[in-house]
Amino acid sequence: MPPDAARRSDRSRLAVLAAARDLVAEVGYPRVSIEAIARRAGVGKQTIYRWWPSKGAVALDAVRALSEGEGGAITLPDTGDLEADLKTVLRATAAEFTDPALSALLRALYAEIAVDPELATLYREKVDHPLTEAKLARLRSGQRAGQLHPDADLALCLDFLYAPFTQRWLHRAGPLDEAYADALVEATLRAFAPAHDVDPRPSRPPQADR
Amino acid sequence: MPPDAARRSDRSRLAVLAAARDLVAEVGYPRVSIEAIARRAGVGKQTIYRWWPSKGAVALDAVRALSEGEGGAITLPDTGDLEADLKTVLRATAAEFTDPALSALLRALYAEIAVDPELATLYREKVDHPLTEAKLARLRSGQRAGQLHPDADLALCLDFLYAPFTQRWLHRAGPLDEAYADALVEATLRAFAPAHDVDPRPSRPPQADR
DNA sequence: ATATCGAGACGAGACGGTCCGTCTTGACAT
DNA sequence: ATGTCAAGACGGACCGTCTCGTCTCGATAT
Repeated sequence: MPPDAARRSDRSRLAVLAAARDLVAEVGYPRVSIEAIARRAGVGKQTIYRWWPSKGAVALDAVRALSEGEGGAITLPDTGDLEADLKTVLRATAAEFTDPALSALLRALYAEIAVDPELATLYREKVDHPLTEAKLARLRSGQRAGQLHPDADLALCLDFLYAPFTQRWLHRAGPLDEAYADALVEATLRAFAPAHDVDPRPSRPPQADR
Repeated sequence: MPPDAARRSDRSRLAVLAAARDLVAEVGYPRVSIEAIARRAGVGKQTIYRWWPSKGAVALDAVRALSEGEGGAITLPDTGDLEADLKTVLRATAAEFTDPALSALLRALYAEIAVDPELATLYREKVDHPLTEAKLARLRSGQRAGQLHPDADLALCLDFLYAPFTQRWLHRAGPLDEAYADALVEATLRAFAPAHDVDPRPSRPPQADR
């Protein structure tokens, strides 16, 4: 007996997501209780338990609400220069990861996902998959333009672009600056370059090794 | 007034880590309470609170206890064939990520790390850094053998090898099989290959040159 | 050498608080 | 009439702190 979604109060829904967003930013996700969200939102506890299965699910929706001003389908910039476009997008991602409200929520979401398989599935379907499709589209466009090898594994290419970036941010292993973004894009394109695009190594990042 | 480490009961320490390991495997990390760990370990609650600042810190030590049969310094295989060695190591990592007890603990640890900066620092120092050093050493050896570009950014190279692997596992985005491990190694080596080791696509084992 | 003693970690668990997830109530909307 | 809503009561679990009495030490006194 699922609740009747048609009669759902949008007012309460938004109040819950906003309260969750603010509380997570203020006291940190682990110290946010569902009771506190309800209090802050001016909402009955049951209203939260009726519509969300877990605190993590609320976090997921709060993330979606924050990063979804776009409304319709997501489209990445396509100026014809794949390398430049990817650097632009990666820098934008860095900015999102740096935004306090969004980043606190995203950290919480990744934490719950690591430990909650059902939430992970929800995340993949509702957040990751649409984004991945948009990114893949841009890579395919670059591939058609001869900027990637015709046989390149584009999914793997995406992993190379985003996984190191996300991990560095999650582990706080280093700054998400333009140097790192650029190095990531350049090395990835090197790995998936078309056959005879032989241009030797450009510069090496400053602190390479000791 | 930190407690006197010299008088610490090793018996209790090990019992706590074992109890944590077992409980996490049995009921899942979020449902493991410190009280339950103490009960299972036959240990006073205070003994846990005395030596660990949080449940996540216990998880970190439990992971260390599990993956630290090695004792001394970590060394990666070095047969002279970098590509083969990296595939070997990545497959071993996949096996660790598949082991039920270790993987449940590791998921918990990554979840806490995402949200707890202090624990993240501890993780980087005690777990990640030593491992990274060992991996870097192997890459340097390959670099000296001419299997990597002399100016290659080895830290970035490591990110390429491991971050996509870890993320795929964390997000349950796909199987951690040999095909993925091999593709990861091949594409990474392509990105950091020495200058004129042309012959792009279908990767071929590097010929030992010297 | 042996006995005494104090410090501190130990197992056990009491304690007040918080939060969990469920359930009940009465108001309100459709 | 039905179902969501805000509000909050409810028993139970767990939190983190604390107080017990026991035990193992090393230092000192005999």
